[in-house]
Amino acid sequence: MTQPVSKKKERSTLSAGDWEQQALVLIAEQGIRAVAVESLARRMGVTKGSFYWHFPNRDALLEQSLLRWEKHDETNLQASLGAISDPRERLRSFFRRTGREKLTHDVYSSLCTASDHPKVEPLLERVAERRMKHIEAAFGEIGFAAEEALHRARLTYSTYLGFLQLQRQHQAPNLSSEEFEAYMTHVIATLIPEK
Amino acid sequence: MTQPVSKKKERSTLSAGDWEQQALVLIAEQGIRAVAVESLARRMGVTKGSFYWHFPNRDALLEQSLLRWEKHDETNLQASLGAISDPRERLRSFFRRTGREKLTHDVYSSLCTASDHPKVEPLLERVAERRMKHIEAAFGEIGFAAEEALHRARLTYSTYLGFLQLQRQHQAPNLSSEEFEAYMTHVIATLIPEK
DNA sequence: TCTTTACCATACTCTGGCGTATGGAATGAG
DNA sequence: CTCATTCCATACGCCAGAGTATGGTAAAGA
Repeated sequence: MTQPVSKKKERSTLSAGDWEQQALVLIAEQGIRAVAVESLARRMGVTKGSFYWHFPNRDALLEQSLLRWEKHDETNLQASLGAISDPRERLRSFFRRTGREKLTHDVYSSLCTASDHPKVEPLLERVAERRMKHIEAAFGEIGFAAEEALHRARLTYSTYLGFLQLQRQHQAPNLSSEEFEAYMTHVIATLIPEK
Repeated sequence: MTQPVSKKKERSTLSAGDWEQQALVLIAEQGIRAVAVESLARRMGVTKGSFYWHFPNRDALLEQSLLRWEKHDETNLQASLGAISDPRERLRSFFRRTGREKLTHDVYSSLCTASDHPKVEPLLERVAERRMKHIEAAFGEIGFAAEEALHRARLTYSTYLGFLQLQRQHQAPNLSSEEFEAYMTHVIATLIPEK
């Protein structure tokens, strides 16, 4: 009952990955600035001594955490959007995806708040680029010309980013509310032309 | 030639307003976190001693600076949008306005990056609320039903916020470029229905 | 001229957060 | 059993940036 129940948690020893994971949780909850070595250590139930055994410094932790998140987001994008053949449905799926994958989503929202950070800015660029490419491709498949598809992809992604911002300001309807569904329906109808 | 040439600048004495103004410039350039007492003092050509004569602490400066900016933005909105009678033209003007009033605009973009700050968050709420009301009213005048107008206003403003985010990531076309004009035309055509 | 008031300089203190140094405790290899 | 490796605790040093204490100067009244 008090022995190894879950995979490898319980009371064994910490790995670098554990630190990275908890750092991401902290980023999602309070932003990247909240990732302080000592407070994070308290959160893990240990002290700084442990941290500096796994990482040379705070920056290394951030780097690894962000890299971990980026990989996760990439495979995530492939899995949830790459499979859908109908481009219209793929775009709708992109919007709906906002609700699920809460941690990944919250981390991204927090990172947008730190677009000046030297480690974060290039990451945001890569991620946005990747996502927009997908959207642009979908609009291309629908039948829009190259430039039109580019513009429409940027507009679509801007809408998403803006929604995140409003969410941070508590001015966007809750993801699980009826108002959110109504708004989503409107957005999709406006940005994704029928037939 | 070395005497009081401009209104009251030159080499006289500093006022609280001067500090607030410079703080806003710093916010626009490097974000609110860059507003440190000593660095700001260096920028003004004086030392901390001066600052703490005008303000009780750093927070007071931020409060006054943000208040000053909010007032400026409010009158700005009234002046540039309140006068235009045609709702469609008013909306187009809102988008175009992005380019002008550089300082006000940059400050807002920087503040969006600090939506977690206790002083900034309510400010952002008020400003976004005010602006969206204008947009919503315009869509109402065009003829949309109440809920539709609300959704469309939120979508419109989200697009604006998202564009700011992309700008911060250097992924939005420059305001003075041809690509920007083309994109703007596309956005307006998509969000503001003709007739 | 003498003093007050407004404005600023200098030199501190104090706190938070990073990084270091070093000394255990546990665990597996031999 | 011994000992090396792994993981962590404790106790420091250090620096940036906020806030304080106090003294100086210039200009404006009295």
